[in-house]
Amino acid sequence: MKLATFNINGIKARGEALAAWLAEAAPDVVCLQEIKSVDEAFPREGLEAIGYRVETHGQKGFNGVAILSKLPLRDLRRGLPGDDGDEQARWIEAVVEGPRPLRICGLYLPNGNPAPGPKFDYKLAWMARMEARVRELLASEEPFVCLGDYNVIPQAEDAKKPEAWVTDALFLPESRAAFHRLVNLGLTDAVRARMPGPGVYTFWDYQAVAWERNNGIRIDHVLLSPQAADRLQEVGIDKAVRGKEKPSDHVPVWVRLAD
DNA sequence: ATGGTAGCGCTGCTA
Repeated sequence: MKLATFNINGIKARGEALAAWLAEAAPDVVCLQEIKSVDEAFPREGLEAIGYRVETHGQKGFNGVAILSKLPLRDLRRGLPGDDGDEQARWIEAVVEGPRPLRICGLYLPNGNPAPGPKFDYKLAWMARMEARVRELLASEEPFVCLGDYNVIPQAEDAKKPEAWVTDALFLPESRAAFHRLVNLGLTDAVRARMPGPGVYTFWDYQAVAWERNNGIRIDHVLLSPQAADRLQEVGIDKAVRGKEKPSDHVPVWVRLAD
């Protein structure tokens, strides 16, 4: 089973780029972030026509996540538990009904800038809530995968210019510590495990010719539960997508697990 | 130190 995460930065602006990548990569399950659309406006028909079930958790203008799946889904959940007052659409979860069931968590972790400030506080609180959800899932001993835009640069080698990020919420010690706490619960960073850095990136800013200079960062991650890690076969980053027409500033990251 | 780009949606916010 091939699972991918792709921050598409606006589903309405990315229809062609998404369709072209799906045709080439043929993932079974895709977690999308930053759909920037309400559920009713999500262009689902074209995706359904090529065999994907579409589940969205959107909001107006910003954020928004979705799951595309060629396989049936059950136990669909929208929103990260732990704060009933949180209106931001950043978490979607479901169990994929393959030969062996697999739980998928698609996430768009808060950016957190500027730091310090309320947005950074929200990021850290959100990460604490995610840790609580991951602890629950680990206790259940079911296989699961958390895919998405984590907005965290885990280590200096995950940035072309780490010195440019030292005061940024993506690289501040508190953000990195929270990410490492999550991983150290017993998850496997699939890209780190199979594609050791430096020089492995998933995001290049639109500004300052970052792509042309390969001034990237690694912030899109796939974390595997122990039972899912046992099934890991292959990992990839579809970097070429960033060089095509009207690209997202992120590229797809994928894993292949034994069925 | 500044400003550089893109998406959404219509003004400025978010990243």
